[in-house]
Amino acid sequence: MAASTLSEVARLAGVSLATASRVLNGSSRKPAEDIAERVREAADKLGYVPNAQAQALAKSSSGLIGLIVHDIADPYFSAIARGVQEAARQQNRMVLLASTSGAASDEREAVAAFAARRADSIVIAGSRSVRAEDQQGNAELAAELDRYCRNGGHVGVVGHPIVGASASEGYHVVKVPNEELAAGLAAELAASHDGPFLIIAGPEGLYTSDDRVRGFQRGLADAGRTPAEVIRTGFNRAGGYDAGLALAERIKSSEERLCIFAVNDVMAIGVTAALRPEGVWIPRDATIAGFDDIETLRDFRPALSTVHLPLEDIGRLAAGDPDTPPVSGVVKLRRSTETPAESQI
Amino acid sequence: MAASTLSEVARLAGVSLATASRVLNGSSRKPAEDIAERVREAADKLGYVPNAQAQALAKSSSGLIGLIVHDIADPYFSAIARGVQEAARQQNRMVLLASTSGAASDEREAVAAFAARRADSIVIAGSRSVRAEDQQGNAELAAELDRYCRNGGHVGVVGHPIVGASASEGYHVVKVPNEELAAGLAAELAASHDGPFLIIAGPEGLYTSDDRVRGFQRGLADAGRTPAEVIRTGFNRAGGYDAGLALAERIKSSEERLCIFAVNDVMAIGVTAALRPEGVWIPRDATIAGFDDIETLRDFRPALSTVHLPLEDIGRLAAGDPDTPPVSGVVKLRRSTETPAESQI
DNA sequence: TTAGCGTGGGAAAGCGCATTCCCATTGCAA
DNA sequence: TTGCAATGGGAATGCGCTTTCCCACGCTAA
Repeated sequence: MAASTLSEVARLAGVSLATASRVLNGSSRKPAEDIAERVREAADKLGYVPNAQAQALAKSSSGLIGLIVHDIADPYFSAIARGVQEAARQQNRMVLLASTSGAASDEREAVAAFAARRADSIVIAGSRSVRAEDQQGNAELAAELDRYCRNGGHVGVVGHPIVGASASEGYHVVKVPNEELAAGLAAELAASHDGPFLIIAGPEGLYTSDDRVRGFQRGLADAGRTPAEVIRTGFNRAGGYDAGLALAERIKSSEERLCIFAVNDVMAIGVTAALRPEGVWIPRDATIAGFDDIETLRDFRPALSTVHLPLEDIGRLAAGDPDTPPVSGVVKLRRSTETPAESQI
Repeated sequence: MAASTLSEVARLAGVSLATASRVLNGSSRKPAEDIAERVREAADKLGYVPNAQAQALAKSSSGLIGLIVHDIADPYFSAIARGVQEAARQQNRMVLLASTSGAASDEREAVAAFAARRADSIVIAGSRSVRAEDQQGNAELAAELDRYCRNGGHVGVVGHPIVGASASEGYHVVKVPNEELAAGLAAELAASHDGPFLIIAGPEGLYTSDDRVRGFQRGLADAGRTPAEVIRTGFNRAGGYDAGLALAERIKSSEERLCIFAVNDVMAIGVTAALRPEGVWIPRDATIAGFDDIETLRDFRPALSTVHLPLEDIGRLAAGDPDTPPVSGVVKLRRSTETPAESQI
């Protein structure tokens, strides 16, 4: 990656390095127009492209914003990524991407790499966990982030604060009202469903999942219903699929119509996919709701009841866009949780 | 973003800058173990994080790989992004992201920004276009890329060469056999469908769309069928939806069963979504096939016939991973194109 | 014993740029 | 006409690091 340098431009234009720099790279001092023109001409002729690395080094600010997600191909994360990307664009920065599959040690590495590149800020999406096996990883991640913050970095976390993070400066948590929204969902579902409820959740210790479970149970309790049974499985489509398989027989042999709450949309889709070949129809034989309102999944049939989350805004907020409204979700009841009478329509 | 520097570490360890560098940042010369240990200790105590910008400047290689997509939230692109990300990880690089909505001028800007950051290589995904209105934008993009290549950059293009690119060095096109695969799809569909065909395509001039249209028509011709009518619309879900709306009446009033080929999956989903409320059932009243085999859409019902594309591999290839097998797609006939007799099953 | 060699640490020269400080020039008021 | 401020270009320094070159040292072979 060799390219022509500023000093070459300066020489060709017959001016000093300083003047060339002032003309080409936005300084507060504006050289005279005729000189500026000469410099621009020279730059153009040489195809000069400023070296951002060198600029960053010289003024110690890189214009980079790091984004850490579990999996960029997951629609949940890619929606957030879009928001971050937009915010970055507005701030005239570029986004550095890291996918980690959710492993805390990978996240730590990513943070270190971002720190090495002197990213101005880091956005961490993806659920935090308090599981015992993640404890050490979490601690190391927290330490790395703290160091980054102490050195002047900003970090935006989606959902929950990093477990064990202690530096107060620079942290910025985008709170997602998972619990409240899940409670709201439960309330609305309870209003039109008489049978039992069942929750298909992610592994215990995953904040996002736990919050949604807790909220849903609270919503049920507030509606005077008995708590739902909770099944733990993977926090993705495969997890939902497995749970669906395990559930099929039970649904078919039961008298009562079950209302299933899968803690996110892709899990709900997995459940549905597993149930369908078993002859279990939604919403006839059971109803199901998800969470997130993933865009790509909106054309599914039966349309999935869920909680809409402004994922793009969340990304924007985490990236520090001040103009974005605070996070507020909305319960969306759709076909997948209609009662039999309604679904005749 | 201030942090402790190498010279601080060196001073604390009581060695020279050179030695500290050799110990900490992988040089071919390995200082003695006792000295190395002292340096590592000092680095640890200071929380030293090497400044990648400075390293890049010093050895003129940034370890960055730039990725340009239309929209990172589009599952097609996010799947490719995952592949690129993985390849980057293997090569010990980081990926810089840019979303451009497909505008050539934005792409040019992105290339310039990547060049400024001295990215080692650039991956550019998203369909090329030869439409007249894009001509100037394309030319500028090509010029920018040529310059980047001449300066030693590598660029991986997904699908078609950049229109007007002339530098031969450094370009690397990941060919996607759109035409052949579309022909294959047409052949297989023609084998079980007697009625007319219709193609819902993107705007004229979009390579990917045009290739698929051409291939499909060729496949039909080879099967002795008359060419399909082609409807032009947006290359996304909304485009498909619009086309579906426009088509509904016609399908309902026609005697013959229509087989629709939407040139990508999300368009096919859009068509289906528009048709459904109109009472047009797939595959009863019409059949439909897409292209890409987007993962998130696989659970749709009726299951969408499509052509599977190894998007992740495509991303990996474009990012220059030598171990990835060449691109080869597979026609996937599923429920959405079953003939009535079959669909009784 | 000494010339010759390999080993390994250090000094210093950049990498490409921003920026501070300095100086020459100009314009104006006194 | 002289003095001063204001204007604007240039030299030089440093951002944090890699790498080349140099040199001191200890070793072996003659």
